Amino acid sequence: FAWLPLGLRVLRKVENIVREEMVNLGAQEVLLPALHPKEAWEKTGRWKSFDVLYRLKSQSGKEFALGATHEEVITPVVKAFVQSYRDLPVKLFQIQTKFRDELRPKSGLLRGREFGMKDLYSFHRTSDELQAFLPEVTRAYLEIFERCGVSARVATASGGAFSKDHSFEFQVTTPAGEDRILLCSSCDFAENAEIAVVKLGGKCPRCGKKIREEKGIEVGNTFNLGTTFTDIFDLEYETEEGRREKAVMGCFGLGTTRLVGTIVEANYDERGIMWPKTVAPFDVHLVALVPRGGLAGKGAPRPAAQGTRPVSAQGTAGTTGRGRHEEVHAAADALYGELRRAGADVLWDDRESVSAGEKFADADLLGVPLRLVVSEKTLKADSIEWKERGSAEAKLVSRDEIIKAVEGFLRA
RNA sequence: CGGGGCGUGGCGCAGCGGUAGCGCGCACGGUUCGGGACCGUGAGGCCGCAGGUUCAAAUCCUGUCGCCCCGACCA
Repeated sequence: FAWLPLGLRVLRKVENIVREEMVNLGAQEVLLPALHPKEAWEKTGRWKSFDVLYRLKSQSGKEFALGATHEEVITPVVKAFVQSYRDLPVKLFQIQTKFRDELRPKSGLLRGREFGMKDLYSFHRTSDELQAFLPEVTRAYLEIFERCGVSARVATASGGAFSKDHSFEFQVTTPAGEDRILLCSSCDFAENAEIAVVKLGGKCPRCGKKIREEKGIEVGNTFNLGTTFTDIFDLEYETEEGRREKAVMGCFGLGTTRLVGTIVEANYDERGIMWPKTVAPFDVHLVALVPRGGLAGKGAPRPAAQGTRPVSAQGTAGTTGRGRHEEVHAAADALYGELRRAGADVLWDDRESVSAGEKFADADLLGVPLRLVVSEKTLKADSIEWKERGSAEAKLVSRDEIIKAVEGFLRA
Protein backbone atom coordinates (compact mmCIF):
# COMPACT_ATOMS: atom_id res chain seq x y z
CA PHE A 1 0.00 0.00 0.00
CA ALA A 2 1.26 3.42 -0.93
CA TRP A 3 0.35 6.28 1.36
CA LEU A 4 -1.05 9.13 -0.69
CA PRO A 5 -1.22 12.74 0.47
CA LEU A 6 -4.51 12.66 2.38
CA GLY A 7 -3.95 9.28 4.03
CA LEU A 8 -0.42 10.15 5.03
CA ARG A 9 -1.66 13.24 6.84
CA VAL A 10 -4.04 11.02 8.81
CA LEU A 11 -1.31 8.51 9.61
CA ARG A 12 0.97 11.28 10.86
CA LYS A 13 -1.76 12.62 13.12
CA VAL A 14 -2.43 9.18 14.54
CA GLU A 15 1.28 8.67 15.12
CA ASN A 16 1.52 11.97 16.93
CA ILE A 17 -1.36 11.11 19.24
CA VAL A 18 0.32 7.80 20.02
CA ARG A 19 3.63 9.58 20.56
CA GLU A 20 2.11 12.09 22.97
CA GLU A 21 0.48 9.42 25.07
CA MET A 22 3.67 7.37 25.19
CA VAL A 23 5.58 10.40 26.40
CA ASN A 24 2.86 11.01 29.00
CA LEU A 25 3.51 7.47 30.20
CA GLY A 26 7.11 8.36 30.80
CA ALA A 27 8.43 6.49 27.78
CA GLN A 28 11.11 7.83 25.46
CA GLU A 29 11.16 7.44 21.72
CA VAL A 30 13.89 5.54 19.92
CA LEU A 31 14.31 4.21 16.42
CA LEU A 32 15.74 0.72 16.12
CA PRO A 33 17.10 -0.94 13.01
CA ALA A 34 14.68 -2.69 10.68
CA LEU A 35 17.42 -4.97 9.37
CA HIS A 36 18.46 -7.47 12.03
CA PRO A 37 21.45 -9.82 12.11
CA LYS A 38 20.53 -13.47 12.10
CA GLU A 39 22.53 -14.07 15.27
CA ALA A 40 20.11 -12.18 17.51
CA TRP A 41 17.21 -14.27 16.29
CA GLU A 42 19.15 -17.50 16.59
CA LYS A 43 19.91 -16.67 20.16
CA THR A 44 16.21 -16.65 21.05
CA GLY A 45 15.44 -19.60 18.82
CA ARG A 46 13.04 -17.58 16.77
CA TRP A 47 15.10 -17.64 13.57
CA LYS A 48 13.55 -21.05 13.05
CA SER A 49 10.34 -20.88 15.03
CA PHE A 50 8.97 -17.46 14.10
CA ASP A 51 7.28 -18.50 10.90
CA VAL A 52 6.34 -15.04 9.63
CA LEU A 53 9.91 -13.76 9.86
CA TYR A 54 11.36 -12.52 6.59
CA ARG A 55 14.83 -13.97 6.23
CA LEU A 56 17.27 -12.70 3.66
CA LYS A 57 20.84 -12.99 2.54
CA SER A 58 23.33 -10.28 1.64
CA GLN A 59 25.68 -10.39 -1.37
CA SER A 60 28.41 -11.84 0.77
CA GLY A 61 26.13 -14.51 2.15
CA LYS A 62 25.48 -12.98 5.57
CA GLU A 63 21.95 -13.58 6.75
CA PHE A 64 19.48 -11.03 8.07
CA ALA A 65 15.90 -10.77 9.23
CA LEU A 66 13.53 -7.91 8.54
CA GLY A 67 12.20 -6.60 11.82
CA ALA A 68 8.92 -8.30 12.66
CA THR A 69 9.14 -7.28 16.31
CA HIS A 70 12.07 -5.94 18.29
CA GLU A 71 12.70 -7.87 21.49
CA GLU A 72 15.88 -9.28 19.97
CA VAL A 73 17.16 -5.78 19.29
CA ILE A 74 15.95 -3.73 22.21
CA THR A 75 17.07 -6.13 24.93
CA PRO A 76 20.80 -5.97 24.11
CA VAL A 77 20.53 -2.20 23.67
CA VAL A 78 19.03 -1.76 27.12
CA LYS A 79 21.51 -4.20 28.63
CA ALA A 80 24.30 -1.83 27.66
CA PHE A 81 22.85 0.87 29.90
CA VAL A 82 21.56 -1.03 32.91
CA GLN A 83 23.75 -2.11 35.81
CA SER A 84 21.94 -1.02 38.95
CA TYR A 85 18.38 -1.07 40.25
CA ARG A 86 18.75 2.70 40.04
CA ASP A 87 18.76 2.36 36.22
CA LEU A 88 15.28 0.81 36.19
CA PRO A 89 12.58 0.99 35.05
CA VAL A 90 13.34 1.80 31.43
CA LYS A 91 10.52 2.50 28.99
CA LEU A 92 11.33 2.88 25.32
CA PHE A 93 9.08 2.99 22.31
CA GLN A 94 9.41 3.39 18.59
CA ILE A 95 7.10 3.87 15.65
CA GLN A 96 8.41 1.84 12.77
CA THR A 97 7.53 -0.28 9.81
CA LYS A 98 7.29 -3.96 10.66
CA PHE A 99 7.59 -6.84 8.22
CA ARG A 100 5.78 -10.12 8.62
CA ASP A 101 5.44 -12.78 6.00
CA GLU A 102 1.72 -13.26 6.44
CA LEU A 103 0.28 -16.28 4.70
CA ARG A 104 -2.65 -14.27 3.53
CA PRO A 105 -2.73 -10.47 3.85
CA LYS A 106 -6.23 -9.08 3.63
CA SER A 107 -8.55 -6.15 4.12
CA GLY A 108 -6.10 -3.52 2.99
CA LEU A 109 -4.58 -1.76 5.93
CA LEU A 110 -5.98 -4.23 8.41
CA ARG A 111 -3.48 -6.94 7.61
CA GLY A 112 -0.47 -6.42 5.41
CA ARG A 113 3.02 -7.85 5.15
CA GLU A 114 4.42 -4.41 5.82
CA PHE A 115 2.73 -2.24 8.41
CA GLY A 116 3.34 0.58 10.84
CA MET A 117 3.51 -0.24 14.50
CA LYS A 118 4.28 1.49 17.73
CA ASP A 119 6.09 -0.88 20.02
CA LEU A 120 6.83 -0.04 23.62
CA TYR A 121 9.19 -2.14 25.72
CA SER A 122 9.47 -1.70 29.44
CA PHE A 123 12.10 -3.17 31.76
CA HIS A 124 11.40 -3.41 35.47
CA ARG A 125 13.05 -4.44 38.68
CA THR A 126 10.29 -6.79 39.70
CA SER A 127 7.21 -8.47 38.41
CA ASP A 128 5.13 -6.35 40.79
CA GLU A 129 6.55 -3.22 39.30
CA LEU A 130 5.58 -4.39 35.82
CA GLN A 131 2.13 -5.41 37.04
CA ALA A 132 1.65 -1.91 38.39
CA PHE A 133 2.68 -0.45 35.05
CA LEU A 134 0.14 -2.46 33.03
CA PRO A 135 -2.93 -0.44 34.05
CA GLU A 136 -1.07 2.76 33.18
CA VAL A 137 -0.48 1.45 29.69
CA THR A 138 -4.09 0.36 29.45
CA ARG A 139 -5.22 3.83 30.41
CA ALA A 140 -2.88 5.40 27.83
CA TYR A 141 -4.10 3.03 25.12
CA LEU A 142 -7.73 3.73 25.83
CA GLU A 143 -6.92 7.44 25.72
CA ILE A 144 -5.25 6.99 22.34
CA PHE A 145 -8.20 5.13 20.87
CA GLU A 146 -10.68 7.59 22.24
CA ARG A 147 -8.69 10.50 20.83
CA CYS A 148 -8.67 8.71 17.48
CA GLY A 149 -12.43 8.39 17.49
CA VAL A 150 -12.79 4.66 18.06
CA SER A 151 -13.86 2.87 21.17
CA ALA A 152 -11.83 -0.14 22.13
CA ARG A 153 -12.54 -2.89 24.60
CA VAL A 154 -9.91 -4.71 26.56
CA ALA A 155 -10.14 -8.42 25.92
CA THR A 156 -8.11 -11.17 27.49
CA ALA A 157 -6.36 -13.37 24.96
CA SER A 158 -3.67 -15.98 24.68
CA GLY A 159 -0.27 -14.95 25.94
CA GLY A 160 1.57 -16.28 22.93
CA ALA A 161 4.65 -18.46 22.87
CA PHE A 162 6.69 -16.38 25.28
CA SER A 163 4.32 -15.71 28.10
CA LYS A 164 2.61 -17.86 30.65
CA ASP A 165 0.05 -15.18 31.43
CA HIS A 166 -2.79 -14.15 29.26
CA SER A 167 -2.21 -11.06 27.20
CA PHE A 168 -4.62 -8.21 26.79
CA GLU A 169 -5.90 -7.12 23.45
CA PHE A 170 -7.51 -3.83 22.59
CA GLN A 171 -10.38 -4.69 20.32
CA VAL A 172 -12.53 -2.35 18.27
CA THR A 173 -15.74 -4.13 17.43
CA THR A 174 -16.81 -3.82 13.79
CA PRO A 175 -18.07 -6.29 11.19
CA ALA A 176 -14.76 -5.77 9.35
CA GLY A 177 -12.84 -7.40 12.18
CA GLU A 178 -11.23 -10.83 11.92
CA ASP A 179 -11.21 -11.77 15.59
CA ARG A 180 -14.21 -13.17 17.38
CA ILE A 181 -14.78 -11.49 20.69
CA LEU A 182 -17.11 -12.71 23.40
CA LEU A 183 -18.33 -9.80 25.40
CA CYS A 184 -20.80 -8.93 28.08
CA SER A 185 -23.73 -6.79 27.13
CA SER A 186 -23.67 -4.85 30.37
CA CYS A 187 -20.17 -4.70 31.85
CA ASP A 188 -16.78 -4.34 30.18
CA PHE A 189 -15.92 -8.04 30.29
CA ALA A 190 -14.47 -9.30 27.00
CA GLU A 191 -12.51 -12.33 25.87
CA ASN A 192 -11.00 -13.38 22.58
CA ALA A 193 -12.88 -16.46 21.38
CA GLU A 194 -9.51 -18.25 20.96
CA ILE A 195 -9.24 -18.68 24.74
CA ALA A 196 -12.76 -17.99 25.84
CA VAL A 197 -13.92 -19.72 28.98
CA VAL A 198 -17.38 -18.20 28.72
CA LYS A 199 -19.97 -19.36 26.24
CA LEU A 200 -21.98 -17.48 23.70
CA GLY A 201 -25.42 -16.94 25.20
CA GLY A 202 -24.04 -17.88 28.62
CA LYS A 203 -23.61 -15.70 31.66
CA CYS A 204 -20.86 -13.22 32.30
CA PRO A 205 -18.80 -14.33 35.34
CA ARG A 206 -18.65 -10.76 36.61
CA CYS A 207 -22.22 -9.59 36.48
CA GLY A 208 -24.30 -12.57 35.39
CA LYS A 209 -25.59 -10.87 32.28
CA LYS A 210 -25.71 -12.37 28.76
CA ILE A 211 -22.59 -12.96 26.70
CA ARG A 212 -22.71 -12.06 23.02
CA GLU A 213 -20.22 -12.31 20.21
CA GLU A 214 -18.92 -9.63 17.87
CA LYS A 215 -16.16 -9.30 15.31
CA GLY A 216 -13.23 -7.21 16.44
CA ILE A 217 -10.08 -5.63 15.08
CA GLU A 218 -7.10 -5.95 17.39
CA VAL A 219 -5.52 -2.52 17.45
CA GLY A 220 -3.20 -3.03 20.37
CA ASN A 221 -1.96 -5.52 22.90
CA THR A 222 0.03 -5.88 26.06
CA PHE A 223 2.27 -8.80 26.94
CA ASN A 224 4.00 -9.67 30.16
CA LEU A 225 7.21 -11.23 28.89
CA GLY A 226 8.60 -11.94 32.33
CA THR A 227 12.32 -12.69 32.15
CA THR A 228 12.16 -14.71 28.94
CA PHE A 229 14.27 -12.28 26.95
CA THR A 230 16.31 -10.83 29.78
CA ASP A 231 17.39 -14.37 30.65
CA ILE A 232 18.48 -15.04 27.11
CA PHE A 233 20.37 -11.79 26.73
CA ASP A 234 21.53 -11.76 30.33
CA LEU A 235 20.04 -8.38 31.20
CA GLU A 236 20.93 -8.27 34.88
CA TYR A 237 20.99 -5.52 37.43
CA GLU A 238 22.24 -5.28 40.99
CA THR A 239 19.56 -4.87 43.64
CA GLU A 240 19.68 -2.60 46.65
CA GLU A 241 20.80 -5.60 48.68
CA GLY A 242 23.63 -6.40 46.31
CA ARG A 243 21.99 -9.39 44.59
CA ARG A 244 22.02 -9.83 40.83
CA GLU A 245 18.62 -10.23 39.23
CA LYS A 246 17.11 -10.33 35.79
CA ALA A 247 14.97 -7.41 34.70
CA VAL A 248 11.29 -8.12 34.06
CA MET A 249 10.07 -7.15 30.65
CA GLY A 250 6.78 -5.94 29.18
CA CYS A 251 5.94 -5.46 25.54
CA PHE A 252 3.13 -3.31 24.20
CA GLY A 253 2.15 -3.13 20.56
CA LEU A 254 -0.17 -0.79 18.74
CA GLY A 255 -0.69 -0.99 14.99
CA THR A 256 -0.60 2.57 13.66
CA THR A 257 -1.48 1.80 10.05
CA ARG A 258 -4.06 -0.72 11.17
CA LEU A 259 -5.53 1.95 13.43
CA VAL A 260 -6.01 4.24 10.44
CA GLY A 261 -7.96 1.49 8.68
CA THR A 262 -9.93 0.83 11.84
CA ILE A 263 -10.85 4.49 12.22
CA VAL A 264 -12.40 4.38 8.75
CA GLU A 265 -14.25 1.14 9.49
CA ALA A 266 -15.72 2.81 12.54
CA ASN A 267 -16.54 6.15 10.91
CA TYR A 268 -18.22 6.10 7.54
CA ASP A 269 -21.61 6.35 5.90
CA GLU A 270 -22.96 5.77 2.41
CA ARG A 271 -21.28 8.92 1.11
CA GLY A 272 -17.81 8.23 2.35
CA ILE A 273 -15.49 8.67 5.28
CA MET A 274 -16.32 10.79 8.32
CA TRP A 275 -12.96 11.52 9.90
CA PRO A 276 -12.91 12.37 13.58
CA LYS A 277 -11.60 15.93 13.97
CA THR A 278 -8.51 14.73 15.78
CA VAL A 279 -7.14 12.73 12.87
CA ALA A 280 -8.79 14.29 9.82
CA PRO A 281 -6.37 15.05 7.00
CA PHE A 282 -7.60 18.65 7.05
CA ASP A 283 -9.72 20.67 9.45
CA VAL A 284 -11.68 22.54 6.84
CA HIS A 285 -12.76 21.68 3.31
CA LEU A 286 -13.18 25.00 1.58
CA VAL A 287 -15.31 24.87 -1.53
CA ALA A 288 -15.28 27.85 -3.85
CA LEU A 289 -18.20 27.65 -6.24
CA VAL A 290 -16.61 29.48 -9.09
CA PRO A 291 -18.68 28.78 -12.20
CA ARG A 292 -16.95 27.13 -15.11
CA GLY A 293 -14.82 29.08 -17.43
CA GLY A 294 -13.87 31.18 -14.44
CA LEU A 295 -10.53 32.68 -13.82
CA ALA A 296 -7.43 31.79 -15.63
CA GLY A 297 -8.83 31.22 -19.07
CA LYS A 298 -9.80 27.99 -20.72
CA GLY A 299 -7.46 25.11 -20.96
CA ALA A 300 -5.15 26.19 -18.16
CA PRO A 301 -3.90 22.99 -16.58
CA ARG A 302 -5.08 22.78 -12.97
CA PRO A 303 -4.20 19.85 -10.80
CA ALA A 304 -6.79 18.95 -8.18
CA ALA A 305 -6.28 21.12 -5.15
CA GLN A 306 -5.08 18.63 -2.64
CA GLY A 307 -2.13 20.41 -1.17
CA THR A 308 -2.20 23.02 1.51
CA ARG A 309 -1.48 25.65 -1.09
CA PRO A 310 -4.13 26.49 -3.62
CA VAL A 311 -2.82 26.19 -7.12
CA SER A 312 -4.51 29.34 -8.21
CA ALA A 313 -2.77 31.38 -5.57
CA GLN A 314 0.52 30.73 -7.26
CA GLY A 315 0.34 33.37 -9.88
CA THR A 316 -2.34 33.43 -12.48
CA ALA A 317 -5.32 34.29 -10.31
CA GLY A 318 -7.05 37.47 -11.16
CA THR A 319 -5.33 38.14 -14.40
CA THR A 320 -8.40 37.89 -16.55
CA GLY A 321 -11.00 39.19 -14.13
CA ARG A 322 -14.50 38.02 -14.75
CA GLY A 323 -16.74 40.01 -12.50
CA ARG A 324 -18.63 37.93 -10.01
CA HIS A 325 -16.53 34.86 -10.62
CA GLU A 326 -13.50 36.85 -9.74
CA GLU A 327 -15.20 38.09 -6.62
CA VAL A 328 -16.00 34.59 -5.37
CA HIS A 329 -12.49 33.43 -5.95
CA ALA A 330 -11.00 36.45 -4.21
CA ALA A 331 -13.34 35.98 -1.26
CA ALA A 332 -12.35 32.33 -0.93
CA ASP A 333 -8.71 33.29 -1.24
CA ALA A 334 -9.06 35.81 1.58
CA LEU A 335 -10.91 33.30 3.76
CA TYR A 336 -8.28 30.68 3.05
CA GLY A 337 -5.56 33.02 4.29
CA GLU A 338 -7.46 33.93 7.44
CA LEU A 339 -8.18 30.29 8.24
CA ARG A 340 -4.54 29.39 7.79
CA ARG A 341 -3.47 32.25 10.05
CA ALA A 342 -5.97 30.99 12.63
CA GLY A 343 -4.13 27.68 12.58
CA ALA A 344 -6.58 25.64 10.55
CA ASP A 345 -5.42 23.12 7.95
CA VAL A 346 -7.48 23.89 4.90
CA LEU A 347 -8.13 21.84 1.81
CA TRP A 348 -9.25 24.34 -0.79
CA ASP A 349 -11.16 22.85 -3.68
CA ASP A 350 -10.65 25.60 -6.22
CA ARG A 351 -11.08 23.35 -9.24
CA GLU A 352 -12.74 24.92 -12.19
CA SER A 353 -14.91 23.08 -14.66
CA VAL A 354 -16.20 20.90 -11.86
CA SER A 355 -19.83 21.15 -10.92
CA ALA A 356 -21.01 22.06 -7.46
CA GLY A 357 -22.55 18.65 -7.02
CA GLU A 358 -19.33 16.92 -7.83
CA LYS A 359 -17.39 19.07 -5.39
CA PHE A 360 -19.90 18.33 -2.65
CA ALA A 361 -19.78 14.63 -3.40
CA ASP A 362 -16.00 14.69 -3.26
CA ALA A 363 -16.09 16.60 0.02
CA ASP A 364 -18.39 13.97 1.52
CA LEU A 365 -16.18 11.20 0.20
CA LEU A 366 -12.98 12.65 1.65
CA GLY A 367 -14.73 13.25 4.94
CA VAL A 368 -13.10 16.42 6.26
CA PRO A 369 -15.15 17.39 9.36
CA LEU A 370 -16.13 20.91 8.35
CA ARG A 371 -17.12 22.12 4.89
CA LEU A 372 -17.21 25.83 4.16
CA VAL A 373 -18.69 27.11 0.92
CA VAL A 374 -18.04 30.46 -0.69
CA SER A 375 -20.28 31.35 -3.61
CA GLU A 376 -22.19 34.23 -5.14
CA LYS A 377 -25.05 33.39 -2.80
CA THR A 378 -22.97 33.52 0.33
CA LEU A 379 -21.31 36.73 -0.83
CA LYS A 380 -24.68 38.40 -1.19
CA ALA A 381 -25.54 37.36 2.37
CA ASP A 382 -22.11 38.50 3.56
CA SER A 383 -21.66 35.08 5.10
CA ILE A 384 -20.13 31.65 4.64
CA GLU A 385 -21.99 28.37 4.35
CA TRP A 386 -21.17 25.98 7.17
CA LYS A 387 -21.77 22.26 7.02
CA GLU A 388 -20.40 19.58 9.27
CA ARG A 389 -19.73 16.19 7.70
CA GLY A 390 -21.82 14.37 10.24
CA SER A 391 -24.89 16.56 9.93
CA ALA A 392 -27.46 16.80 7.19
CA GLU A 393 -28.09 20.54 7.07
CA ALA A 394 -25.96 23.50 6.23
CA LYS A 395 -26.27 26.93 7.82
CA LEU A 396 -24.94 30.39 7.11
CA VAL A 397 -22.41 31.98 9.42
CA SER A 398 -21.73 35.66 9.05
CA ARG A 399 -18.41 36.62 7.53
CA ASP A 400 -17.41 38.54 10.68
CA GLU A 401 -17.85 35.55 12.93
CA ILE A 402 -16.61 32.75 10.75
CA ILE A 403 -13.03 32.61 12.01
CA LYS A 404 -14.11 32.61 15.63
CA ALA A 405 -16.67 29.93 14.85
CA VAL A 406 -14.08 27.73 13.16
CA GLU A 407 -11.67 28.17 16.05
CA GLY A 408 -14.42 27.15 18.44
CA PHE A 409 -15.31 24.15 16.30
CA LEU A 410 -11.72 22.93 16.20
CA ARG A 411 -11.29 23.35 19.93
CA ALA A 412 -14.48 21.47 20.77
C1' C B 1 -0.29 -25.60 1.00
C1' G B 2 -5.90 -27.21 0.34
C1' G B 3 -10.78 -25.33 -1.82
C1' G B 4 -13.29 -21.74 -5.14
C1' G B 5 -13.26 -17.69 -8.74
C1' C B 6 -11.29 -14.15 -12.26
C1' G B 7 -7.75 -12.17 -16.18
C1' U B 8 -11.31 -8.22 -22.68
C1' G B 9 -9.66 0.14 -23.86
C1' G B 10 -7.46 4.11 -17.84
C1' C B 11 -11.52 1.87 -14.29
C1' G B 12 -15.95 -1.41 -13.94
C1' C B 13 -18.00 -5.01 -17.06
C1' A B 14 -20.79 -7.70 -21.36
C1' G B 15 -19.71 -10.98 -25.34
C1' C B 16 -18.37 -17.42 -24.93
C1' G B 17 -16.91 -20.21 -32.60
C1' G B 18 -17.84 -15.71 -37.84
C1' U B 19 -12.89 -11.17 -36.86
C1' A B 20 -14.81 -6.64 -30.25
C1' G B 21 -18.91 -3.77 -27.46
C1' C B 22 -21.34 -1.02 -23.12
C1' G B 23 -21.02 2.35 -18.77
C1' C B 24 -17.75 5.64 -16.44
C1' G B 25 -13.37 8.34 -17.41
C1' C B 26 -10.40 11.05 -21.20
C1' A B 27 -9.99 14.91 -25.67
C1' C B 28 -12.51 18.74 -28.69
C1' G B 29 -17.04 21.99 -29.73
C1' G B 30 -21.57 23.83 -27.74
C1' U B 31 -25.45 24.34 -23.94
C1' U B 32 -25.81 24.13 -18.50
C1' C B 33 -23.97 26.11 -13.69
C1' G B 34 -25.51 24.81 -5.31
C1' G B 35 -25.78 17.96 -4.74
C1' G B 36 -21.88 13.47 -9.07
C1' A B 37 -25.61 17.97 -15.95
C1' C B 38 -26.67 17.43 -21.32
C1' C B 39 -25.94 17.16 -26.81
C1' G B 40 -22.51 16.25 -30.69
C1' U B 41 -17.68 14.60 -32.39
C1' G B 42 -13.34 11.77 -31.28
C1' A B 43 -9.00 9.08 -29.26
C1' G B 44 -7.99 4.58 -26.98
C1' G B 45 -7.83 -2.75 -27.09
C1' C B 46 -1.81 -8.31 -30.63
C1' C B 47 -9.35 -10.10 -25.44
C1' G B 48 -2.76 -12.22 -19.47
C1' C B 49 1.02 -15.39 -22.08
C1' A B 50 2.41 -19.96 -25.02
C1' G B 51 0.95 -23.99 -27.73
C1' G B 52 -3.12 -26.85 -30.05
C1' U B 53 -8.18 -27.87 -32.56
C1' U B 54 -10.86 -25.37 -36.72
C1' C B 55 -12.03 -22.71 -43.17
C1' A B 56 -12.40 -19.32 -38.92
C1' A B 57 -10.63 -18.65 -31.75
C1' A B 58 -11.74 -13.31 -26.98
C1' U B 59 -14.96 -17.64 -27.44
C1' C B 60 -13.12 -24.79 -27.58
C1' C B 61 -8.62 -27.87 -25.55
C1' U B 62 -3.73 -28.09 -22.96
C1' G B 63 -0.03 -25.71 -20.41
C1' U B 64 1.71 -21.43 -17.94
C1' C B 65 1.81 -16.70 -15.32
C1' G B 66 -0.82 -13.19 -12.38
C1' C B 67 -4.72 -11.54 -9.17
C1' C B 68 -9.01 -12.12 -5.75
C1' C B 69 -11.94 -14.88 -2.07
C1' C B 70 -12.36 -19.01 1.84
C1' G B 71 -9.11 -22.09 5.32
C1' A B 72 -4.53 -23.11 8.28
C1' C B 73 -1.24 -18.74 10.58
C1' C B 74 -1.08 -13.85 12.60
C1' A B 75 -0.37 -6.95 15.25
